[in-house]
Amino acid sequence: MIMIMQTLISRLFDGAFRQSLPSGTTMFLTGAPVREMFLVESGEVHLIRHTASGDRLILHRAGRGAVLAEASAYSPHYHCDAVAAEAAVLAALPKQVFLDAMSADAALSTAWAASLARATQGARLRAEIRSLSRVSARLDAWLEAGNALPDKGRWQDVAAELGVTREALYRELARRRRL
Amino acid sequence: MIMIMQTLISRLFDGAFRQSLPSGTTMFLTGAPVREMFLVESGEVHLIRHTASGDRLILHRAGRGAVLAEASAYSPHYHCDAVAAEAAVLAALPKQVFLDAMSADAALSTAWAASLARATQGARLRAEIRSLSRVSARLDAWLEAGNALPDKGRWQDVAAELGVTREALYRELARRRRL
DNA sequence: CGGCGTTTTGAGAGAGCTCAACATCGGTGG
DNA sequence: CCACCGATGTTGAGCTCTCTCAAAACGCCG
Repeated sequence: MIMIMQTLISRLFDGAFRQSLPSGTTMFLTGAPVREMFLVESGEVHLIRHTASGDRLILHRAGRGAVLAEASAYSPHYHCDAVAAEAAVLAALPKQVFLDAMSADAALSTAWAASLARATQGARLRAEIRSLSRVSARLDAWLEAGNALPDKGRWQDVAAELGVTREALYRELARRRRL
Repeated sequence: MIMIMQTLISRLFDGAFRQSLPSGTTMFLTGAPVREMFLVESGEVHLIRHTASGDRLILHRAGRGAVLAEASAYSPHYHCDAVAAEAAVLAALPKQVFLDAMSADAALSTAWAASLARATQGARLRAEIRSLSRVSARLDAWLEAGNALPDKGRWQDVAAELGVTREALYRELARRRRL
């Protein structure tokens, strides 16, 4: 069911113009006018906001199949920057074409809303997980949410997901290994 | 623009059955079948998930105008509990009626998607803010995002929003007052 | 006046962060 | 084959900040 709906949205971009982004490339910047909607076909794009104190907030790590900056469809300009975290290929559709397609096709619109609803759900859960103060509790909550520890080599990604340093996660994992 | 769109969704619930919830009442529990969609007309309802280690994750503090558990529209059963944090009035619409209305009315569907997109954006930002380790940085990021410190008497709400203890926030505010 | 919730401040403990050193592993090139 | 390199994993030590528990000052309202 989920697969079918996600496919619906991807299909909307089938005839779209494609663009290759070398790693590190900036796709758009905060304040820029929104002209197109982008689908990540491969690679990873980060949506970033910078704070005055110099912190970098990575609002979204958009991977294959994700639509970039969903809210931009309903805003005249971007509220964050988009940078390719690794080489990526994006499909671009004029914003109005995207919106018209949503209006014209109820099934597509439903799929879009469903993916947005799930994204919201996931982001809310992540926010709560990160408000837990102990690494142990964060890991527990994350695992309970249906996530699984990946193979060695990708543990740092988990640390980033949990909002802790890799050392803290490594120590927690070592602690659990001992039991 | 935003007001108009939010009103569209509220209006969908105009003829809906209304339900008063005394504070503390449970509206639904995890795993229960989704039969209706709920709009919060007044009061506040918390969406809660419990972890095995006993932590309570408050996924959403839904206030006036919010649709409860948006993703439930696309799921057969709930993934969290809903409890009235204070006395609330909810409008309930059969799930299928809700979905059919979305499919039939493109403007409504657009408003729904827009509100979901904004919710996602907000939740992602909150998640990032909570991954900052110092209270000072969290407060800065929160203020920069367009939020303002409320009047005395509601500072604890801000502490909850930032995911820190009230004491930590009070101290940070005192620190800033001194400068 | 007497509660009750919020704000304020103190002191100590605990946990994560930071910096640092070192081990491991896979790939590259001599 | 082996040396080298970069990224990941591991562990130690000290610092800093938040959390926790406590106590007290306010402020509002019945």
